[in-house]
Amino acid sequence: MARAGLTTELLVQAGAELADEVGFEQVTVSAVARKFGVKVASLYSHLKSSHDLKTRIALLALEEMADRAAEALAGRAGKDALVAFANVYRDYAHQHPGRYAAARLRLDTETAMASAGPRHAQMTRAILRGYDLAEPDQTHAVRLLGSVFHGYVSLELGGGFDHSAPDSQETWARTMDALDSLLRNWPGPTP
Amino acid sequence: MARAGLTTELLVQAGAELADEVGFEQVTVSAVARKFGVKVASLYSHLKSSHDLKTRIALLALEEMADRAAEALAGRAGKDALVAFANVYRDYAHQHPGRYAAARLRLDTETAMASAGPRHAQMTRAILRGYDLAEPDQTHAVRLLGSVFHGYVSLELGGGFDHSAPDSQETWARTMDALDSLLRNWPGPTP
DNA sequence: TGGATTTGCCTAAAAGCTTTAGGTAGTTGC
DNA sequence: GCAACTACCTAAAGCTTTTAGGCAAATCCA
Repeated sequence: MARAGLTTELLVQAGAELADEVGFEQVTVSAVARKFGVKVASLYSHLKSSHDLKTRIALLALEEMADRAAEALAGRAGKDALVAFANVYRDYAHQHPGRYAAARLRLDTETAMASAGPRHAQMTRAILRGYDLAEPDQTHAVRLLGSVFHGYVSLELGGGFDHSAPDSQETWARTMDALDSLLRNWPGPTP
Repeated sequence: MARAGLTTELLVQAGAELADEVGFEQVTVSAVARKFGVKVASLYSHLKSSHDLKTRIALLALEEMADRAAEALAGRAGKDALVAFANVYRDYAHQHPGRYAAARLRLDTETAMASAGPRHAQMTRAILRGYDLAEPDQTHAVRLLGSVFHGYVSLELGGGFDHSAPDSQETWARTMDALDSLLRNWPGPTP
């Protein structure tokens, strides 16, 4: 019997594709094995567990998004950078809903630190260089941006904006305007 | 053999508690049956399926949050209302992480329409009465608020703000300031 | 009150997923 | 060309979901 030539990389890649096709929840070791025409037990030489598979898909998604974000940020500043950066997340989520869901998997501290997560935070900070924010306001702003991007995309993907006017694209554009305006006029703490 | 006195209500309630204890992902029909000391198959007289159970937990969570929000909103306006409303979500998520996760379950259109979801949107609109926003900006603002609340709570619950200063409570307070300021100075569309 | 009906929980069973243990056949290296 | 290694296999146990059919407790009603 010919060998299938499995590697962890290949399995994770297939898992990511499967996630985009049928949803991250439906990604199982069994389904991936089926995709390769191979018995389930065979995958356990390359993966520690089902959770290991999911974690690796999450890490892949975080890397891919960080790479896209880095490219989008090159040569841009201010609102231009803000919008380009935000669009990376939104577009990625639309193109790869399963991977995006994977990226929301809760990672343990160690794994999270070794992931592309810190790169994302770093890039968000880079955007704020176009605005005039000192610490700790900068950190507050980083967190706010992360919240808006993730929250918006998450609600949009969940169909939250589907059945009402105006369309989501319009709100997204105006959300960018609102964030830019907010960052340019960042309020001090209320007394 | 004495009967256990199961009802759909009781099972959903137990499922919700289980979700808060061990995570929404871990809620299974089996686990709920175990909690009642009853055989799994017995639950299928009260629940259509595992998905049915999860959906009902989601609906319960949405109701509970809407009830809390309605109470918080009574007699408040402007920033006061905004902050009280936002705190309802955040507090609920902290007290009932499993239920909160359940509330993020994607519902089909029909179920969503019959859920407390529309009440949430209605209340968010009510808050905006304290600010001067005409349509379609009001809808944009409703969506933005939803995104920030959900996004922030989701990242916070995922541990995203755990390992950096300043603490999350501080950022939350400043996020409320920022939103209030933004709503009072809502920018027009960029040309 | 006692029989008939309903209904609640049961046993049984099939099918799918996860994970471990141990075997066999390709592939690699000397 | 043979030894060693590695990739994939079979087998099996334990868990979950879901359906089908059965017995007994609760309820209804004369």
